[in-house]
Amino acid sequence: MPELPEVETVRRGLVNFLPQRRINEIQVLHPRANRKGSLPLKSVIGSRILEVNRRGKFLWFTLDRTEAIVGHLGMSGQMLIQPTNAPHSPHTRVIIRFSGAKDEFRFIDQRTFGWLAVDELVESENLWVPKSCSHIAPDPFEENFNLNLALGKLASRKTEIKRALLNQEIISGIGNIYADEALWRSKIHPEHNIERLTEKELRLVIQNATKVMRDSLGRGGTSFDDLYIDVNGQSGYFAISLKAYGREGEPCKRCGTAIRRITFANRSSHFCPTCQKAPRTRSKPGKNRVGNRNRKGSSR
DNA sequence: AGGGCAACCTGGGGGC
DNA sequence: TGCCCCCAGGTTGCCC
Repeated sequence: MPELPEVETVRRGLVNFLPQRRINEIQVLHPRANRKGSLPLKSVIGSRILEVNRRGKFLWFTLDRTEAIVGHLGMSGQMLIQPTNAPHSPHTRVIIRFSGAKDEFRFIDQRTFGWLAVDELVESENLWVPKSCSHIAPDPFEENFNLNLALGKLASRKTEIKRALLNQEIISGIGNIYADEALWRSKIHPEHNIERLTEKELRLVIQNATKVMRDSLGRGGTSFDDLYIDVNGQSGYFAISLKAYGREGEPCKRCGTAIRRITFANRSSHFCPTCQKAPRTRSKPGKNRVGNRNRKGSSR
């Protein structure tokens, strides 16, 4: 369950079970589940889990040694705590068992974009994080998240606002749903160029992204089906509060205009064509490299 | 250096 | 019923 609120929901579930557990068995049932370039998962058998941490959409378990277990849910990953004798999903990829525990950790992932790894910790932005996620920026839920720093990074990018929101190296944690929701709340069209937006508007987008993710976290995240669930198998309820994402053709909750969906940056973007005015295209010819915006054969 | 795209997968749903 | 195409919440490598 991909975006920050969903990953944080998972983290909170894991915190209730994992800390202080000693790992005594690890089964890797699919080769892609132990990320390429990672140490073998089995190398941490015998260690004890200390904490469950998160930055953006990456989770990691610190251990009583210098490496950590890192995980990413990809598009369809789940982390469940279940009784060792409970029936298995056909998409179970990794099982971790603990000394003296009746429950076990299961990593389930239909589309296999998710993974677990064993990684060294390195220092990044005032935090010790595993190497495999040291390239991403802090997320807005972090205690020392610096809004002005994030704003500066965002403002310096020469690209459209939605692309930048999805870029985890600027602000981490925001994915396709909350990017659309943040832009709807801010009344800004996803294809707006950052250089044409004011600092005030950019600040508003970041604040709205933070707010919408916080609201969602309060309801256990957004889920549309049972692919996206917490460690106990429960679905979140934020989907009913979405204002733009997944609402193509439905009336905008502000003005009633039908929400539009466009394909952009290889994914769907949902917005209100009235509240979120399209940027004026190409006011300065030749300013951008070769026109790449004409060839999206989106119709039919 | 930074931006943008295709590739990595499986499965569900709609149209014909 | 079956086939085919489209769609899906993410990240990354590689090309430009």
